[in-house]
Amino acid sequence: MPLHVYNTLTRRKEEFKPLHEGRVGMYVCGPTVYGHSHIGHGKSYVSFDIIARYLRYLGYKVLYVQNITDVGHLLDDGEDRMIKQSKIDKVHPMQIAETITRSYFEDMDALGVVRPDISPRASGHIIEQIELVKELLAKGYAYEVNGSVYFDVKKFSDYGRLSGRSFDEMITGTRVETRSEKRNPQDFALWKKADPEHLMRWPSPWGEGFPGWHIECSAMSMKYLGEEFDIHGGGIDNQFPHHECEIAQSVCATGRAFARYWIHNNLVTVNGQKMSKSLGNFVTLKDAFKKFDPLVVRFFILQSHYRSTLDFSDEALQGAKMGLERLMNTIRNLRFQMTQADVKGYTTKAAIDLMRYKSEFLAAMDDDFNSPQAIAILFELSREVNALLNQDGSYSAGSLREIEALYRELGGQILGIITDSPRAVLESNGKLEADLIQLLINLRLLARSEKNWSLADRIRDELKKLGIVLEDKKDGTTWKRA
RNA sequence: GGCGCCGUACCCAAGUGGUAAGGGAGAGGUCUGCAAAACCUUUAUGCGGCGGUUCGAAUCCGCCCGGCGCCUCCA
Repeated sequence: MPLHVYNTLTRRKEEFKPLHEGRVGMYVCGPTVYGHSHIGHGKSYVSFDIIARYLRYLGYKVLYVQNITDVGHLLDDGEDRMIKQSKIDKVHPMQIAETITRSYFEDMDALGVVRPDISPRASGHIIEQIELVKELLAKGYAYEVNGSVYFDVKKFSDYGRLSGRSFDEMITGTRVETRSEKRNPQDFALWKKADPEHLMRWPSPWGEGFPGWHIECSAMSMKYLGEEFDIHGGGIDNQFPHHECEIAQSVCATGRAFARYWIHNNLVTVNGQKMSKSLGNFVTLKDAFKKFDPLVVRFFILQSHYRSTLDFSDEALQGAKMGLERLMNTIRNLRFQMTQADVKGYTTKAAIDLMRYKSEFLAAMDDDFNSPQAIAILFELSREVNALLNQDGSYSAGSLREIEALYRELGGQILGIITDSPRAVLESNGKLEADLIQLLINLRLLARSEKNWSLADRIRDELKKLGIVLEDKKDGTTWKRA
């Protein structure tokens, strides 16, 4: 079955066909860099990471662009988020942007998110944004008032298609504007005049000002991906108005279709309520990482579908931790047995139908990136592998290597939850450490052979205090970090 | 008020017409010096409720109850 993706534009799963054979252009709305990322950001960018990874796995050459919003994202009161934070911290807004951008990448790296190919900053693309606004003015889709430029929503009949609302519907819900300089309340700013005290400002044909929030995504996506490209992603909460506005601006400026597939990920909830910065019920990734390994967080996220909400709780995270542990145990044992089988020269083929697991896994991913389903397949495989490893020598080293390679391909390359190369687990903190632990294991083995249980247990207990857990197996003793 | 989504076991969570995946937690067993890990068995005659369509529905339709999202900044 070919890859199918759910397209918000059509509200259906559609077969994915890129604009240009073998290549995919993908744009995802990135963070506004005024505060540390929370679990919700984690879910969003892990979700799109999986999408990018999977497209690449399928052989597409993916160009993944994700913006960094460092200007123009206003609050209710009309204040720029960046500037507000800079006043709180008493530093220049660009310093906030720099600090938080670094923090963002730090967190994403920890989560195993492959970095976008291009991370354009809004403030670095003021010229492109001005050009786009000029184009919209020239074509009559926008109008200038008092040094600000607005998009005339009435000029674009498709406005509301993405979010499924009509012009009239939008009128009823729109709050009263403090500035009534707009022709219609639905009109949105392309360029805003800067008040005298406004810190982030640039010269423009309409005087000193700053770009509207939506225009950056249109300008930067089209700059790097072309006027029409394959995938535009973002949080479902940005469907309206942000993405609706992007479409309006872009389509009107170029006369072309802009993004073909719109992919929206769902939100993280806490006690059933949306987790967001403005509600203040958010858990930052940095805090979460203090309690749980970033990979556990990633695994937790991938255990639900990207279009479903995911309810966050310590209990749920703990469950995910145990689950991932189970998967890692299998792989650890598999890798250990690979070395043993080499030594013992086992030659029997393992009787596991790897192709079946692989095709079931890929079928799940082909169905709108169903990672929870794919993970379930991995667990089923693990059960069979564990059973196999419990049998003495009913496999060859080569067949174990095939199994291990499949884990790396599906769980590693695609899902990014299995990270170590075959031997790295045993040498993760340096060869010397591993050798010392092995030495203690050998001494303990000696004690055990003399039935000196108290000494054997003491070695194990002392190591456990240091965070090293020993497990006695038929073929020897393995260790892992607690 | 408008638009939309969701409600699956103690918890998390797949499943959009064919007779309930997976993980965690719990119970029993096997293995083991013990422990850990692993394996086996077990835990929803039922998928918010009530009707309807169908040979057949968690899945489609209607109504009701409960929760959430967007409509205003948010991934």
